[in-house]
Amino acid sequence: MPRTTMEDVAREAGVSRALVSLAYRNAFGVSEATRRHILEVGERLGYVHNRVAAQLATRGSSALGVFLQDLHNDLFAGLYDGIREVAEEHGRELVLAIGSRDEDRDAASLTTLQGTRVAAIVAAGLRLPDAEALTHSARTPLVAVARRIPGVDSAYSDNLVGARLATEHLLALGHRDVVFFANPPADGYRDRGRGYEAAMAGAGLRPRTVVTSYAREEVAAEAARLFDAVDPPTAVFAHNDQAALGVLDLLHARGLTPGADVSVVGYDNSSISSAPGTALTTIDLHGRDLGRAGARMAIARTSDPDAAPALEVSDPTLVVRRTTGPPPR
Amino acid sequence: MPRTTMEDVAREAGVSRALVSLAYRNAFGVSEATRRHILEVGERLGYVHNRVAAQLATRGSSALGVFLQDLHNDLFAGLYDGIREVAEEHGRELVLAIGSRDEDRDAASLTTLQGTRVAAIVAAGLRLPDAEALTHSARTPLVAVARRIPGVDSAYSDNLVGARLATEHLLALGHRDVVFFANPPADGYRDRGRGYEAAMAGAGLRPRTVVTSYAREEVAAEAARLFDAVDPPTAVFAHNDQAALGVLDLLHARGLTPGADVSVVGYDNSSISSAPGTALTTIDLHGRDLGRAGARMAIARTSDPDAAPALEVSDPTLVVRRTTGPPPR
DNA sequence: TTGTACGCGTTATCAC
DNA sequence: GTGATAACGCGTACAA
Repeated sequence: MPRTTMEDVAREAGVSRALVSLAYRNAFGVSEATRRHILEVGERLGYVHNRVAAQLATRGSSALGVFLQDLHNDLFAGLYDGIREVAEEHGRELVLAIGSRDEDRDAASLTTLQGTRVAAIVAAGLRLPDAEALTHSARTPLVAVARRIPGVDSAYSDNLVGARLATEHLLALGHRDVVFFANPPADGYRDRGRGYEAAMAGAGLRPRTVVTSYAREEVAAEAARLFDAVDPPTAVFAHNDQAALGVLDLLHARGLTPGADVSVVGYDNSSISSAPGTALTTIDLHGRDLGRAGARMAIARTSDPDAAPALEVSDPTLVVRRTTGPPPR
Repeated sequence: MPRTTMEDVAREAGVSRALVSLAYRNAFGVSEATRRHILEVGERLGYVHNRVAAQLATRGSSALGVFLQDLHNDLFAGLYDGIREVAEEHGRELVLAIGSRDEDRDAASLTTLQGTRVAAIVAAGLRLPDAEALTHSARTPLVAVARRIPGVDSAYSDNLVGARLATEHLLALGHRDVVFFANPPADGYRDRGRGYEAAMAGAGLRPRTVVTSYAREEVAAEAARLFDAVDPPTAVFAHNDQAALGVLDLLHARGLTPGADVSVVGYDNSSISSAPGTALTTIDLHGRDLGRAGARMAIARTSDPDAAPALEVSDPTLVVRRTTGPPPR
């Protein structure tokens, strides 16, 4: 049984297909009575406006593609909120793609979005190398959110500043041995490490970096190795809250109290970090605002494809909770 | 500057459009050399396969639509993981729609998905009334995940069992005054309240229900009213972890210790609940498995549209952590 | 491998 | 101003 088509509605309503089309889009040139009649017939026949055909006819849509790295990370929910708000304000539809564990598939996600002929793509947390991202942006306008990609519109938070804020907070408390739990090295995500190193160097201290993954369990395992070694640090700065949680897991398993025995700082100010029992000191990068900025840039780009790449940088802020305190003596 | 089309690639490669089409779909009937040549030309011209046109030509795709109620709730990330796994195993694309604050828009999300002519929709956490959901399922096959909708394929966890488990856990610890923080009343989400009431009645106790929202802050405000009243309870069972977190927020603000002064049980076993400092006792409904089941049902439905509505029920399990303990004496 | 008739709306161009 | 006609967008499928 074939689907109900616009032709069916037109025939049943005794009008032309063109008129049905206009009626369904609230366009001018249809008398109110006819419009109501057409929609009523459509409803009765169970017709659903076919966006696929519509898009083909209009050669691409005004919709925005959205890429989100990871649904398990609350940060991306905040970014999405911001993107959606702006999209709604401008009457833009959203088409989503979610990243996978393995980052190779980020490229496939972008290609899929491009295949749906969205007007532009807002990508939050893309792990693709700069060069590849640039290639993609040549086909469909791309806006990098929460990351800076040279030559591509970017709305990001200054990670150098944030990492510095976190590290200096620990140093001000009196810590001397602060270890940084870094994300896997990738284009666009090195500034947190740099900010940390700069802050440590500024205090005349030797930086110590442990490279981990994004998975809480693996971070905990890495932390176990660190704290079972001969020279455990008194403080840890983790590249994001998820990782910080892995560190907290380990501390708890060892019977160590965060904020007293060991200080921990995260990054992102995701909702976990504000749970009263966790009370993780962290860096807030104001995800919703970043999302809004990214969406705005994407929309601007669709009306001016040839403008120079735009940049919007914001400064993150330190949120002090209870996982940081002076080192034990 | 018009986009590169398949025709352009065909002309440049010196072959027919049909052959280009075959080459891009890895179909049979194209010599390896030709295929490579075609793809190479396409790459050079910056051609991206147009899924919109492709879908129209094939009258709808085999893609699955996915509706997720709320990205801020970790549960839906787990459900999505399960859905994606199965979709990948079957080579199905996924098209996403995310719910809004106001539930009226759930219907709009479904209509949008139907407009993209997906083969079926897997809806996790739909807040639509049963009747409306049924109407939608008549147009495009619908699978309800984490909720039972009569007459619609449903993969759900037995909330009666879960709520009973939670309440009886508290009763076994010796609590007599257990308050239930209920979600706003809606079709498909009443069983947790029923399970709670059944367990209370079974122990000869009077149930007390407070209706709240899904927002952590509002729950905290509601909890404040409850604990500032003359007869605060010794235990709270919240309809989900987010709400439980709101209760924990309030307890912390009042200087009360969860598990000692007041016991709290959540629902969902989302990742917040397992943070070491939070250690929320909760009910695990095994989201990933539910997602897998839902996706499987959706795929089965596409090959047998007229089979009777399928049902898959699973039993949730209690996860005891540290927010529950005997009542203070 | 190719020619070509679809699929299903949209958008001029016209007629009343 | 209302409504109809027909060409068009871009792949896919099937016969040749």
